[in-house]
Amino acid sequence: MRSKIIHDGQKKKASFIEEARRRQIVEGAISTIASAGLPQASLARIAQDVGVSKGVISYHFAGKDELIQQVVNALFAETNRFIKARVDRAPDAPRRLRAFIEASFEFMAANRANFVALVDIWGSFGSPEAKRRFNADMYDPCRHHLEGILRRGQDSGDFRDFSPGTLAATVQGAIDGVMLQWVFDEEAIDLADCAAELVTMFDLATRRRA
Amino acid sequence: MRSKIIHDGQKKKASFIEEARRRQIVEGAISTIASAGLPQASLARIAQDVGVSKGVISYHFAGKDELIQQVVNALFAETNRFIKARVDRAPDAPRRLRAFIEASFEFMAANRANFVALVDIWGSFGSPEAKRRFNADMYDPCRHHLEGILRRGQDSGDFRDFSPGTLAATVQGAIDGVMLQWVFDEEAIDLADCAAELVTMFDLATRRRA
DNA sequence: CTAATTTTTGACCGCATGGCCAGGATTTAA
DNA sequence: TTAAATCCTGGCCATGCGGTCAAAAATTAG
Repeated sequence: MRSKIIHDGQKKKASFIEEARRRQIVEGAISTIASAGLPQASLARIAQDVGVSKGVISYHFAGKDELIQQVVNALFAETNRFIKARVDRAPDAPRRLRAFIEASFEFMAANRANFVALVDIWGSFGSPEAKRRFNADMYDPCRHHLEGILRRGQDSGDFRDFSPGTLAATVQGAIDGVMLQWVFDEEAIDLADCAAELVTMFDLATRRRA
Repeated sequence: MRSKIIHDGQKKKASFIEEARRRQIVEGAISTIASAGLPQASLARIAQDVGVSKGVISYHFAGKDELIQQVVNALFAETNRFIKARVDRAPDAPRRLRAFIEASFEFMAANRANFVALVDIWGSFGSPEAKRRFNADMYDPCRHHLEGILRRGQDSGDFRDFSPGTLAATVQGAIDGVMLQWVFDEEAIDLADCAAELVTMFDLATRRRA
């Protein structure tokens, strides 16, 4: 049987091997994409890097599209889990915002390949519809998380009055934009300095005016 | 003869047709990439959209790589020309910084396809070396322009003391990051609001502390 | 008008890709 | 141990790609 996880209406427990292989292949795909670029990351090459036959990928995934989708899911899930844990540990809104930014950069620095792969992938959504779907599935939740932080900071009186949606997009944008430059050339960007600068800036920009 | 412009050590004047076709094909490539995505933008499809035979592209360009390179050059040249004109018209450093940000967003809003295409392309540089080259050729000049603005603002006493390189990367990053979200879903982002927010923030972040 | 040159066409090539599958190996269940 | 289910292999296929080419068309020069 093929692709239990995807096709079965009622999920049967996927076997040990099924889960292990899926993880292995997804991770292999990330590192192949990061080191060679998406266009060069053919199923054959990914399989070779992982050390299995090409057919294994076809057996465990419905196709390349599903594999890439799972890669994206894994990248976002891992990142968001890390950030959320840091944010939840902070006691008030200003510090949650700060934690969000700092955790983002910290995770980047520790997982460069993930972000190199992500940048390669996010330029590969052909149609405008695919782009919107990616935005809705992956980007919206991030912004929503940020928006919640900002909104609660306004409720508590820590933050001034601004549009939470716009500011969320701005915060997320600043993080991603710096990340992008760093993906292109690690040495052109000092991640820690940029993180510190952004923390200061967004603190100034959100605090209630004195 | 093929690809005069590229191969000739001494550039002979390229013919009318040569120049016109090159422009036409580059523009067609941009719109095809923007509407269908880079992976779908084969030479055949671009040629079809432009309304010529596939061989024409091969005749006027050394290959797909050169075409894409010219597309990137055109995208950056056009954008930077617009921004530079706006910046140069501003009388002092704070207003030049403001002009830089505002002009960036204004040009985005008026040329969406350019940026959709750009995002598609910038995820397509396979090797790390190609990524670094792109960064050096295209991104560095932008940052350098910004850095000059910031540095002269420090010299004139308008700006506080900060690392111009880091802040340049941050400004550029914030602009690009918001642009990215807007490329994924036009309706998810209010460009004008984000621009205004960034202008305010970076003014606060750069001004000499009172 | 004619000859030379530039430009365009459409067919063609070699190649790499994603996907497929028959059959063998391995694991699991009875 | 044996039968069934799962997993894996290696080769195969159709497709679409970038690129090439001879020859036709169009333009330019003489």
